[in-house]
Amino acid sequence: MATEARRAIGERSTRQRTAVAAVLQEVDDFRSAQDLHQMLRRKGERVGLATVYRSLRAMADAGDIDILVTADGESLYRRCGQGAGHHHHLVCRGCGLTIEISAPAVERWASTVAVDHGFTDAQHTLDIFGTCQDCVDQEAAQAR
Amino acid sequence: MATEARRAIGERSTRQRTAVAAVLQEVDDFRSAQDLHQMLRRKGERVGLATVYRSLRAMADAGDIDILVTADGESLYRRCGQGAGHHHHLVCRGCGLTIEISAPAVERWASTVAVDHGFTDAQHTLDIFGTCQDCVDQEAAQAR
DNA sequence: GTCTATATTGACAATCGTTCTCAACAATCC
DNA sequence: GGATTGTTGAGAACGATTGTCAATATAGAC
Ligand SMILES: [Zn+2]
Ligand SMILES: [Zn+2]
Ligand SMILES: [Zn+2]
Ligand SMILES: [Zn+2]
Repeated sequence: MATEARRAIGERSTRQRTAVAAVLQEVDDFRSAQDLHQMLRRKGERVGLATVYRSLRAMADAGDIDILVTADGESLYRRCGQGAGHHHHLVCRGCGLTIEISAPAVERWASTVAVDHGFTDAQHTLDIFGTCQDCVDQEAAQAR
Repeated sequence: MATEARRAIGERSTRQRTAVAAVLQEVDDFRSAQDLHQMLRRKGERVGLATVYRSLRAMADAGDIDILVTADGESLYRRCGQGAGHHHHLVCRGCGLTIEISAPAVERWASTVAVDHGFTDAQHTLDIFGTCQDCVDQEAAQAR
């Protein structure tokens, strides 16, 4: 009988996973898997695209990175403040500038809404999108 | 000279668009475009898949239906309470039961967060996922 | 260090939702 | 009816993501 627990992905430390984690450290906004794969190639790191996807999924499952699904269904990844726990994002549509947001009041509200309607195991997604000051300034400069 | 404004998609009333709108009336939860296409076929309505996608997009652009993007990137569509304006959703992961939520306090909070960080044209996505009472009961019955 | 078991990798195929193409068609207006 | 032009549909194309599986690298035991 297999009493041994099934081991999760991401057990071994490899050059590829280290590289994916490293490239995530270099940026501060949400990036697609293909973006990150390109960045790795430019750095000379040879990592297969499938491995980038696998590493990202493992890191996301482990709670080390956040995933944001765009309106057209693409997944973007970001290394968020470690140990920050649950939080949300304010994201610039122009340049991708991302600000982490905590809102205990909203967390309580979401939990209450679920309970009031008899729902259990409630989770939620909440993201704010807008145009940051820098991008507004740039647009104004171009229009001149 | 073309002084006439470019007309948006959805100008003409066709059998196909009427059919797509009708099938959306028959369900109360979020459905994928392919789901709706299947429903139409079963009803004997002959509508091309591309037309289903086009109709849904037109209706969404017009604000007549809501789109919910799942974690794996699929778009789901739902006819929400007409004239209800901006709102959010509480969705059962099991059966898809959907409840529309209004939360003016959260709207104000989101707007404030954006303004405080210098963001303009702020929008947001907010959805709550859980397991409804019925689905909990069903699970309990099956485990017996 | 060597050996072994097995987790991991990568090139490529495959999948799947969605959009594009464009000739045939049909709604609207005269 | 006829002209105009938005709309349709079958299939190809697309793009992100996942599956395949033989070759490889890692961690641990010896
Ligand atoms: Zn910006
Ligand atoms: Zn939250
Ligand atoms: Zn349910
Ligand atoms: Zn809102």
